[in-house]
Amino acid sequence: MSETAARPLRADAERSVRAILEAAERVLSKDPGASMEQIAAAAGVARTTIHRRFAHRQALIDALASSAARQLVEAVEDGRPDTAPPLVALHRITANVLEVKGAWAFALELPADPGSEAAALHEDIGRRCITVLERARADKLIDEAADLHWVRRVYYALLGESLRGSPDDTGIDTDTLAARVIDTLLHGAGPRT
Amino acid sequence: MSETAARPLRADAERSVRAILEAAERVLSKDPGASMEQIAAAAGVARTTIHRRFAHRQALIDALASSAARQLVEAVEDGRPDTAPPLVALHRITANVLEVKGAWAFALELPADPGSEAAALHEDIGRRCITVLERARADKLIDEAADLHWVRRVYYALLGESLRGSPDDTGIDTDTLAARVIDTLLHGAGPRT
DNA sequence: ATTAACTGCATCGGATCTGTTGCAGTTATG
DNA sequence: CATAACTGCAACAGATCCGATGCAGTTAAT
Repeated sequence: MSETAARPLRADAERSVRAILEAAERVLSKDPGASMEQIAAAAGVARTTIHRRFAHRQALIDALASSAARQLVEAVEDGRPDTAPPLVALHRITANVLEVKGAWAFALELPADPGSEAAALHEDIGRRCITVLERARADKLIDEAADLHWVRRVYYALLGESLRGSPDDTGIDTDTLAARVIDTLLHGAGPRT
Repeated sequence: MSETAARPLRADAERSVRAILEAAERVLSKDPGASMEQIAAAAGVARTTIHRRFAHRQALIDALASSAARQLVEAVEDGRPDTAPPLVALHRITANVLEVKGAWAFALELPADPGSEAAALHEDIGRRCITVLERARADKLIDEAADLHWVRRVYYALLGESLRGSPDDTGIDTDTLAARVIDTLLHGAGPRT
């Protein structure tokens, strides 16, 4: 309820904003301290244009975080965390999130300060995540005594590690990666019985 | 064979260097873009003193990475990865590493460029890590078909997540954290049989 | 105790980045 | 087509940071 306001931009300008956000992600993920000039160049835009849409540098960062967080919410929603069978939901959500997080890694690892839109969205995602895990536990997929908050942290860590892309898994499709994440989450590295 | 050379510093100066490195870790972990002035202040030292020991800012960063990497090697060695029973070694190494990595998080997550001392040390650690995992697999602790490189990545991720310190586990001793990491690594979140 | 190392302070030049403004030219939109 | 929105370019002031240097005072070492 804070920045989706400002009456519609011209189709023209809207493209610029998207180009800027995408360029920011690309550039900042390689060098978090990159200058506005570098971002502008990557976006194919003059530096002043960025300042017209985003007052401060921080405003750009915030918008980037919000935009990415919204996409992540969508990725989770699409997996029907409340209705689909837990294992199905887990797989679908994982694959979706891997895709989004792969494209917006920098923006999503940004420390969202409390009160921001991004922070609220991430909290929402966190809750939905716990929901899925609870449903999975009810289906005996997860140990009854397990601490779901720890399980969630492990899940997040596995997601992060998955798209860290080692030389090995270049060009592996998202579904395969998702399957590995979930298998590891549920069974670890120990011998299968 | 590159920088441990320079004849011995005065006991005096050696303390300064240590103070600077510790301050750098502290300050940079909170703000990777912090100025030399901030680091100097945190070290209780004048900014020029830093420049006397470390020519460029990058030189300080490199020294920080090397110092931390050396401590990490020590932490691994201490766990007797080649001789102790795999499970014992794993636990001990994990506990040690958690301690070191907790104190030098920034320095250890630094992208070590190829050729640097830190890079060589990390490669060495990586090899030793694989060794322990192989020995664990020989003891049937790990599935025979498991990809040890993936297992190692998961292990690293779990270590990283462990010392991310959620509000829950403040003041939990290192051994408990280590136990949780290893348990999760070997069994995941699934039900125990 | 003498020497050499070390440090703090003040100051310098140079470089880089941010955020702003004015103007002229282009492009969408009704 | 006429207006208003949008953009690039150029130039600006202000701030910040880096790396270096000279000097005077303190501290460790032999």
